[in-house]
Amino acid sequence: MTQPQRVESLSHAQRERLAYIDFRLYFFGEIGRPDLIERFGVAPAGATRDLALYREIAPQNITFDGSHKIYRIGQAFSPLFNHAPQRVLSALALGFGDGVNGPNQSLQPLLPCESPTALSNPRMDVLAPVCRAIHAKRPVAIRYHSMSSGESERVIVPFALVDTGLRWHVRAFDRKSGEFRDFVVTRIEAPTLLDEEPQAFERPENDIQWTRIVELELVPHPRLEHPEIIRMDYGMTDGSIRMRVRAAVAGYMLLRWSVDCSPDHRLKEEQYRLWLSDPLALYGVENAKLAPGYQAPSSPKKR
Amino acid sequence: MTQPQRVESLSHAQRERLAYIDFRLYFFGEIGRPDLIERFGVAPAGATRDLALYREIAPQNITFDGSHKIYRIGQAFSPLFNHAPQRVLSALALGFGDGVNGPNQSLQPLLPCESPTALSNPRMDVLAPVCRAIHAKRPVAIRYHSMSSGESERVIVPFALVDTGLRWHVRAFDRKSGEFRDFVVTRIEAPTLLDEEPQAFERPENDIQWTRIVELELVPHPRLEHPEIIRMDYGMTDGSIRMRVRAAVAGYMLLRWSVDCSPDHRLKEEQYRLWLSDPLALYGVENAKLAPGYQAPSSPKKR
DNA sequence: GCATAATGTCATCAATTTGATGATGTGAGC
DNA sequence: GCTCACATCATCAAATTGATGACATTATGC
Repeated sequence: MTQPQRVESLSHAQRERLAYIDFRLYFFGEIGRPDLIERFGVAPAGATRDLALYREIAPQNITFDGSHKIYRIGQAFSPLFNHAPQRVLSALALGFGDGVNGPNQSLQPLLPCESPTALSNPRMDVLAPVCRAIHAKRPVAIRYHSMSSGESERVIVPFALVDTGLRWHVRAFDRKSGEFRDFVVTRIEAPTLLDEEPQAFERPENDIQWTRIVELELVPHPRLEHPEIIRMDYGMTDGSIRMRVRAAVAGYMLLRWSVDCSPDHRLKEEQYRLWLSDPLALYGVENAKLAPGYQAPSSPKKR
Repeated sequence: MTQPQRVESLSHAQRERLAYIDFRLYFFGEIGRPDLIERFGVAPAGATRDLALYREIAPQNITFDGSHKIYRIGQAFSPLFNHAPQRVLSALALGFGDGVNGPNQSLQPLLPCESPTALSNPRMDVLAPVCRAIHAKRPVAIRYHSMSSGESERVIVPFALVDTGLRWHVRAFDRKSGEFRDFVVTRIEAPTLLDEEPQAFERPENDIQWTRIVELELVPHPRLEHPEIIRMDYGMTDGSIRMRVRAAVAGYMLLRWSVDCSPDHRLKEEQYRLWLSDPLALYGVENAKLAPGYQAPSSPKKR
């Protein structure tokens, strides 16, 4: 039986433990019985069994260092599991464990790791009802604090979450203004689900900024002397990357990734390493006002 | 026996399944047997047992909707588990499951959710050896592509990862320049661990930009009409938030969070909603050149 | 209005997994 | 060189989980 087949035939819990062994060997180079015991709450004998099973499946991946009483990565290591980059980075920065955050399941980084500690976190008792409204496709009554109009009560019909990189928004139809808008989750209070069916025109398919997908071509910033390094950073094979994003979030993304969106690639600050090669792609994108260096064309004829 | 005690006494696997039920009720408002079967690979009868156990422990949290054959959140729901915001947001955006990303464990958002899809992901076969070097506190030989000096071979002694928000760096002592520096992970090739002990002066405690902690006081941007909304966003109780960050990463954080660091709060763009009330706190912080609006004082006496 | 199909609950028993224990082996420190 | 600490491994007991069939409930078609 080949290795992947063997792994497939194991129980879910067993696979998770083997994946953890695989992960620790790959990224830390070592794993001990206590690590398994702490992570999964198994007994010592169980940890021994798991390690023996891993060694049986992938003997070249693991060796036992008797003098330090620890298992180490083998010379010919090849990961048994597919470790998704996003998950790996999240685990390294935030620690392991979905769901159960008991006293043993710490929210600590696995390695010395500095990451932008979220300055602003939504309250779970606000986020949860909003998520339920999205899932159930129902309207929700909220109190909202708007920068322009202050505090107000309104009913919105939310359908998606948006992570702008700076904060979390909810995309929704707003019955007060009759438009689709973004609402900042931290500015919502007292959400109450309504038990009614939304109108047809309140549904996401009518949100033209949401359904419109813009294709943005990003290239290394022309001022840079070594464009090949930028190509390497972003894995560009043909000298550019194409982002396909919703018009409603394009500005957030361009700001988040520090993309110079000026037509004459005028921004000189160090963080602008990418340039939007065709700023006209943002024509009609309301959200583009956030894009660094973006200037709304003064007339549709402008070129 | 009180509820938390009951939960404590359960097995790890059982707690994880109950936490998932808790999560789905809280954030989706409903859970069905198929959801548990898909997530944990248990048999239908097992899912029934778990739901029955959850209902027994927290009857007010869950009701069965027979006509739709689904469990729904109870009127007096109160979460049994502590759902950490960072984890919740990550789960909503990236999906569930540590480690095992089999065919059933999709990397898909749990709700319609737009988040900044990482434009640049480190290669795992580069990141992994670097992590092993950090964990083992050993030097690593790399080929590096630098913006200033092009391609070179060098030996570095890494000790931490840094997520700048834009990309991932490694903080390390660089034997080539004899200084502590940041290395962009995507610009590293062919890392090879060396089996030698680093010198004393190569250790993190000698990296003064790393060990120095700067305290930054952020306040709502003075140009804004409704500072109370910003206070609400960031949970400010006394009108400001204090960030304590390493000098080596201060610039990344201030850029990432769009903090206006000009002494005269001159930046007008919409994204600048916070102002660094004492830009002098950045004195001597090399990394501060990335901070929006920051001007290095021309002399130590400048005020 | 009633039969039928589909789906879920629940009790039961079998199969599997896991925990506990003691014998044994190995390396570090005195 | 002895002892201690800690790991492996075999073994058996305990707990968990999977499979099955009887029964309940609801939507659907006739």
